[in-house]
Amino acid sequence: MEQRHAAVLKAAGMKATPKRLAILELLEAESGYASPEELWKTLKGRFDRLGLPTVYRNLEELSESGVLTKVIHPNRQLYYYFCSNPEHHHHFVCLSCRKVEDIPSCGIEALEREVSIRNGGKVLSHILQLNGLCGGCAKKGEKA
Amino acid sequence: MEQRHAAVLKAAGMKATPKRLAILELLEAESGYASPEELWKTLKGRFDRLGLPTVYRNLEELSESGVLTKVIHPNRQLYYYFCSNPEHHHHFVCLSCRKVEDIPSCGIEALEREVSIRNGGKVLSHILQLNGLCGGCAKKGEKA
DNA sequence: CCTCTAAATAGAAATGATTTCGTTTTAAAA
DNA sequence: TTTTAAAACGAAATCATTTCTATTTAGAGG
Repeated sequence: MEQRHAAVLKAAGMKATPKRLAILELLEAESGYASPEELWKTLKGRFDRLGLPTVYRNLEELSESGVLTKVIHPNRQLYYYFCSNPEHHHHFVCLSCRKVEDIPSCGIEALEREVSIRNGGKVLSHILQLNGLCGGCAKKGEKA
Repeated sequence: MEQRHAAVLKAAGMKATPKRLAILELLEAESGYASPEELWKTLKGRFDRLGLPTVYRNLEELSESGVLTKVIHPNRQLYYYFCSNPEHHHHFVCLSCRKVEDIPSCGIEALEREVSIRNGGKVLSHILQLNGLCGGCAKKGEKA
């Protein structure tokens, strides 16, 4: 496990520091997305010193490397999710319990091509995310 | 025009105040999305007093009523766009000149239904937005 | 194993977009 | 008109996120 994460970091051109490994392990163990501060609160007990800016910085770097996924949340705060699915795909995120479920790739690539051709522009990225309540939360009557 | 916007506000259960009308007119005249502060800077000359919080509040309310569309921007600041297309659809936003173009509805509704059925959850909303450079900006070699 | 250096981290402080709050003004219903 | 609930003011607060400089460390190369 440690090995696997170290390899991921190396592949991303990042040093395999204990703090980065801890962030990855913690996020992988979570079933859902987490905020920088939550991760920091959990992890700071495991290290003599661990600054909140370090957590922010690492999450951002890991997200840029594609190791983590950023969640777009209505409250506009940062949340990250560890997703091991290497295929291009999208997510259904539960606004209540924060579980994240993969959704199969829809025809968005075709749409991108069509938009490029029709408007002469260039599509650089897309956001596709479904928000809602997962089965468990819907059953329990949770609110978003 | 004034009439039309006043009617829209009334339909949304909001008072047709001069400031709200001015916000709508300005945003409709724009070809792209704008930030609260930009709108405020433009509009404050037209009123004896116009507070930035008022602009924020109105944009948020108008967005909740569906009169305006919120743009999801990588820099995580708020931007709003006036879209008169009443059909459900999505947007291609230019990260350089801020132009917004409608994109035809893709099969996302079917995807929503599928996710609901497969996972037993409830999809409350979705985000689908293409980011990129419009034809003009791409041609000019603009960068995002 | 050491040594060295660029990368990573600490932590306090700054930032700045956005929101809150108590008061004043106003749109529009009666 | 009169009335009043909604809207706006604007100074101040909030608070997630970022910056900055000094210190520490991972890991490449000997």
